[in-house]
Amino acid sequence: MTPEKGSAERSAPGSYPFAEIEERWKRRWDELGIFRLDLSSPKPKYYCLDMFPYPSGDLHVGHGRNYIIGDVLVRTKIMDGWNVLSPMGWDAFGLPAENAAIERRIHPAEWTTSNIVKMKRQFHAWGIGFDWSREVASCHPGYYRWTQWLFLKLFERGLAYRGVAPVNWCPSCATVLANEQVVGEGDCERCGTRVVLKELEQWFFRITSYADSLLADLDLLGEWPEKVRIMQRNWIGRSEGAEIEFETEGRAESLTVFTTRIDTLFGATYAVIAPEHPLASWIIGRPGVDAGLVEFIRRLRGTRPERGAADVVKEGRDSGIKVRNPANGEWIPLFVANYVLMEYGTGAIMAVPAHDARDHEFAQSQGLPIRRVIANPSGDPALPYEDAGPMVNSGRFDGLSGDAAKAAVLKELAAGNLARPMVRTRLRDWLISRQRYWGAPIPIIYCGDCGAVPVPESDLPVRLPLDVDFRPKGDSPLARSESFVKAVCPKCGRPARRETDTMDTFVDSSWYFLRYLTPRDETRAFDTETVNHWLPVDQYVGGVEHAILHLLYARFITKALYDMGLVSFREPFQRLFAQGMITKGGVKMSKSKGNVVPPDTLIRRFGADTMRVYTLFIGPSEKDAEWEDRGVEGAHRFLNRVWRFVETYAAKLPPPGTAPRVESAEERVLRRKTHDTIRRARQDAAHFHFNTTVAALMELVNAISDFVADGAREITPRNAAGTVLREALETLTLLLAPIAPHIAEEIWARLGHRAEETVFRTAWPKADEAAMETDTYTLVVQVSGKVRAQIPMRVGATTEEVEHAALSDERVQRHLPDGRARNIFHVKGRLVNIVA
RNA sequence: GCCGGGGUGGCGAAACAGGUAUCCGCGGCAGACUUAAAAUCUGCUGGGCCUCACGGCCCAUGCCGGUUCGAGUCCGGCCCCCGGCACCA
Repeated sequence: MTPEKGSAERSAPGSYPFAEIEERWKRRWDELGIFRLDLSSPKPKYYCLDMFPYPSGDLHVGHGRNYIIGDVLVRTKIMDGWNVLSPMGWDAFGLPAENAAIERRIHPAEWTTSNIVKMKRQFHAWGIGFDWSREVASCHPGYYRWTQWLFLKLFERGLAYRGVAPVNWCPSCATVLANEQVVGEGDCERCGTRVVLKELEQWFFRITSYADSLLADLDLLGEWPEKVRIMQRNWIGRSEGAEIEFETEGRAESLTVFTTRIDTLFGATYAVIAPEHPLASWIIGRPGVDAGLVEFIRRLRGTRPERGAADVVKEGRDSGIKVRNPANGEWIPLFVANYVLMEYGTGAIMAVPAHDARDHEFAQSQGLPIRRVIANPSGDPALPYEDAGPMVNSGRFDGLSGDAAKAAVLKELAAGNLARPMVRTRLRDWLISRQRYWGAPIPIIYCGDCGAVPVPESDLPVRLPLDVDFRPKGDSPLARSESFVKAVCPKCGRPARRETDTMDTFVDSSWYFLRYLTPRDETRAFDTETVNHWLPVDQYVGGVEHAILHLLYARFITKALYDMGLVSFREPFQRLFAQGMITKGGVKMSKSKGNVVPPDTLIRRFGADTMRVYTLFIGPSEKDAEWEDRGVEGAHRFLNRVWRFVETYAAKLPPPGTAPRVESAEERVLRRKTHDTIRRARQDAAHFHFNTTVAALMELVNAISDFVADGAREITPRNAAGTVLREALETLTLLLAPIAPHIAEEIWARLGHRAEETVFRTAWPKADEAAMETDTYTLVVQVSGKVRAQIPMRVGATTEEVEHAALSDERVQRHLPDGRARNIFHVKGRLVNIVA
């Protein structure tokens, strides 16, 4: 079969007229403003938030899942009587705009704007309902003005500070890279060149001072996926331990090491410092130092980016210096090695090869002594042994174990000021400087006399100049704009220079959810009172790829604002839903893999409703799912079927509002199915299990099909069958509405509801318990756990009746050797298990 | 290595809270309608076996074991796949 030219662009044969329907109802929603928030509504508030996207230009069906899930929720909540806020905006600053602009020779602003237009058109095509009157774009001066304000607020409280830090530098691209742009063993994501570290003075946000509350308040986030909370907990990486002083040969200053295992102190047979440690500099600066050692340390310092990987071979050299173990007075050698990181703890460790796998590996390769000081309670002599156990070979501490052992050693050393309890976190302060053009300028002016002076709030925004050569050359592009750099010191009025770095785009996205409430307010970033009413966000929906960075930063900023008294809540997002990704051919969809499914052709061929139904039906929303083009056709068939039933029977039904009347068994069965479907839909919605909702709706359609297929039954506006069928079709329509909103609107109208109404001003159905009641059920009879019979039973039958019925069944008797039961278990209303 | 998620028909998957495993859909097979095809509709569709048939039996939720009247579900021990973190002292 050879498809006609362009057949993929046409509607599938036999389709309902979705193109016309979808266009009409989208226009209607815009006219009615059903997604426009009414701040004065008395209904209870519901803030449903999709993570705002980076405007990359085109979305594929994998992105679509996120917004479809959010939209189903929004529409369900609207029908269920909530005052829903559903905003959308653009995380519009960032590197890709610069790169694309360089390639295409257009300005990043232009590229970004045209992408936003494209993506808005896509959202519209999918029928995603947003309150576009609240749209924000982080690259707009009306927005980044307040990002800069946020910086100033943090600066005022000492939460923004300037410090020296090593940053990733790609020599080939001649630019600084973000951590997440360094891949593998330290290569530039774009060109594959090995990055190097450069010491630069940078701006930081002091997120580490919130480490404890960021950690503790994870307990408040019971409605977040456990997985995300664990990832955050690990990222913060809090460990309790101690700092210990080791007297250093030839130096007044002692060496401070951090350990969580002070109970193994007697097993320290050497110590190690990172190559970047100040003591290493002192060592190589000494007269007569071994030239090989100097060369070694210098070489290691250049390999920092790839040293993080665990599979790097441990390398180290004896520094020639000895340090003194404060517990036993022993002088042990000090090594410089690549397996100790300057950024963690104090950059120095005591090495206990008997009880640490890394030290063990190193000690073995260097032939260093290994001394057991913790016994393994199981008696296993294998080393390294890293778990708890009683201390041995530790003099007066022998026999103590675990926390008691740690406390005892610490107490004794602390008395001599040789140790102190210490908590360390893996979390580092947030480096927000970027030597990039397309971002929010950091609102700081450098004055020769006054130093770093914040730009006064009244002078915000510090506008990003548009006429800048932003090609990466290694400096900050803004530094090339003389008119931008030239400034006057706000303090003393003398000539000064502007900061030319821009902020990390994660700063932009760490507060946008506050801006949606008053997006055009030119007097403040957000209104405290309004924000306090509307936040925390009731439901946040987004990809798990933001589990750490964005969500941690947003939590941090919220806590900082709380401490400033600007918001009354400690956590920004009450509930989080992280949807799974959609794969094609087993891998994540991406342009570079060439496996994206573009939604536009699908929509032209099958309509947006079909794409929505299939996207939801593909599997549980939180799990990854494989996209199958065939499955789309199945979803389309389902909607066609719904359409045909309404076409066929709409004119034969009683008018809307007619109460259902049951006169026959078949009518009772259909009513029961109708209400059971409502029950299931409500239950599924609570867990975002829309795949089973769609399955339930398909079952209802099958039940309707069975009901009308009975040739003997006529459907008329006057008979009971008509009333029950109307109820089933209306229920189907209302339950379908959040999922396939366009077709639902159309059939709702065709079922006789006024054309100017919208199904979204109609209440989502509630199940009628009475309609679900039955008077008989199928009793499952097991003999010794195996199903042997199904017997129809009257609801409410007594245990005696049930047992009697079961035992008198010949299929049961056949499996009872002596015809008698040794024991009987009865689960009322379900089954009996007869033990032979 | 550590942490998390998962493994059920040919495929996507379902199974509230330990109680009929495989809902729903895809694909396949057969039939109806049609000059024909498409579309649509109907029936069947986990594997093996017995039976002319009605029907019945056995096996099956990654593997091995356990708890239980009863296990996809709970417990112990393994194997494999996916994701995240990764020398964090």
